Amino acid sequence: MNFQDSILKGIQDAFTSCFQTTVGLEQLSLAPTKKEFEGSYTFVVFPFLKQSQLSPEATATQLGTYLKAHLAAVKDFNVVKGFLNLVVAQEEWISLFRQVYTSKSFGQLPSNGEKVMVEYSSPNTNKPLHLGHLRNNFLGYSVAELLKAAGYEVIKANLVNDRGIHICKSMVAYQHFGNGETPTSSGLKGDHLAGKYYVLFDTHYKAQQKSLIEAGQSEEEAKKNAPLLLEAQEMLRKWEDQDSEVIALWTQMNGWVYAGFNATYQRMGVDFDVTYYESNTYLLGKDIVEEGLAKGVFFKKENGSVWVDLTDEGLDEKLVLRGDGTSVYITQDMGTADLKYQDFQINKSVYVVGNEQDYHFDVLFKIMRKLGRSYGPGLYHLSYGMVDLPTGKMKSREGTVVDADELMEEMVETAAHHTKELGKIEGFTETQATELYEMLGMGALKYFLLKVDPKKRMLFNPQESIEFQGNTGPFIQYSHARIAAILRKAEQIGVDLSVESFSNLSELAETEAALIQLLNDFERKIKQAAEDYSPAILAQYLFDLAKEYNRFYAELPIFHEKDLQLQSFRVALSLQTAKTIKRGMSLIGIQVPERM
RNA sequence: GCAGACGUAGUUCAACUGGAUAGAAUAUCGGAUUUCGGCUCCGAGGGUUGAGGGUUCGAAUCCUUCCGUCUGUACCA
Repeated sequence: MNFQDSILKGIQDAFTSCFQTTVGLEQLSLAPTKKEFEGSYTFVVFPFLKQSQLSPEATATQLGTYLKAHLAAVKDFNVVKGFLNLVVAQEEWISLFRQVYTSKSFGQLPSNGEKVMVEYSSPNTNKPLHLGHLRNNFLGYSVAELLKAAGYEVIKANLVNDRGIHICKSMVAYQHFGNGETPTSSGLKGDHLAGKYYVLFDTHYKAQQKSLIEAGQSEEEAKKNAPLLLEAQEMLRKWEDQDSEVIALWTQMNGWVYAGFNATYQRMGVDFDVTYYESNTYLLGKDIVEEGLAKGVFFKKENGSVWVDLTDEGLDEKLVLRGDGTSVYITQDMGTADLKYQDFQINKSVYVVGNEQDYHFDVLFKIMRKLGRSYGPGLYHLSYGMVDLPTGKMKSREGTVVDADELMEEMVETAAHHTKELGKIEGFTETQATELYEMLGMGALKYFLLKVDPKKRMLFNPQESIEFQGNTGPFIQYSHARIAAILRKAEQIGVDLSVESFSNLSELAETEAALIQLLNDFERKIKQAAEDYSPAILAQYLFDLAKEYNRFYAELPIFHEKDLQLQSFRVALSLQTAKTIKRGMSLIGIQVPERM
């Protein structure tokens, strides 16, 4: 049982003893005490006045008296209105630290026997990744790592959107304007090359529309009749008929794009256990339509199209199969959901997809539940907000997107520039230096995107994101490097780091106790972050931890401390902090350096 | 039109899911190093939580009416 739970158990006993009532443990919770009051944990008694039949003050006082008398951990208490502040005994902090310090599995919760799939990234193969994808990928990767740490078995999945009219657009443009260009001949990364032709398609398509309008067509007609669009549609038909020429071009261009994506993924530091391709899955789901019709979940309209009625759930009627028998987006998604289950027998499935698709997933999940899928209740849409720029919205057509590759390169360059200026890495080989810049630049970027609650829309300010001070990745990385320096020195002069070396310790400075309280909180935060699918919770925690450590560092001497027991303890505390930072940062996909 | 999300110091974000005097960071101003890494630490100012009403011991959080921003509402994906 962890520390907070044992206090809560004590409170439960106190209720029984003082007021002859039982309250469920799940109703009880502790909050960290605010700085301006004495104590470490606070219990709010207001909700329990009915049970006690007393004033808030009297209730809190009775509970506090009981706890002080019966719990070794509670040394003292004070009552402010309905707030019961508990002061934890110093020995308790120390023994708590011993537990944390000697735990082999700290930062990894025991298996809970559940299997979850996290689908993220899901790119289109017609253009390179941009800033929005970065948020998606970092989020997905981190949520997967958090779930692992919380005891889940996790499968990371990528569903590549590699077919459809938008892919054909790049292909058509390439046929017309490509002149046989390849990534090698152009020096462009494959995904950027495909993206170039996607843009070219759009420009020429617009020009064609314009001339059609001038020739007397309405805007709507022009959009439908532009020759380039007709060609793209024709190409899609040929693709579905397995036309060898079209398939060959598709294979070639996709190959370039995958090579490009792989390079980007590698730099982002994300990976996948399984990759699904829509070119393989786009026909799935039709059998589910049959099943739904048989079960009476779906119904057929006169023209043969199949629908689901979700009006009783507060939504509309929704199409699941076209009149001509072809699939729509959701048909495929139903099929893919089943496929994932067949492949892995998952009981939870997380979709990391932007919030513009809230409605789509609402519909999809309701359908799968109506169909009685065992995994239905475990479906979850991790809906994240868009990333805005100070200049406004990103629009790919207007060229205001921030390209992922360029942004990463810029971040790393800035990190390099910054680090060279500080001149603290003499003795680094070229390779080491490059690795460090990569770590810092990517750390800054990831932290900037992950520190915000995923559900919220956020603003990306390029200048601020490259800052290295304040609530930033490099600030935390620096704290780690600083501790690493201490540990190197400790090893050099042979400081004893065993738990026994500080076994007679009895007094702590305030900042030491605060640091222990934070360290002890690590696993609770992992659990909370995993349950909420929010790396931001862990990011905030790590920032607080780094800050608290820096305060400790500024206030107390380590190697100048004459009491060897205290010295050992402080180095041990540093070591544990470094481990926690390293492990925590890895859960949000960020590496930490030994020197910087 | 309908549905949903959001609106918090100058700015970017928090607020443990209804708890104390709404906290951090940044920017601004002022301080700290005979030291183990100054990318550090300490302090100050900065708020009618978009506006009004309601619910209760207690509201940024729940309900309601406005105002504003965004997204969705395709036999597109």
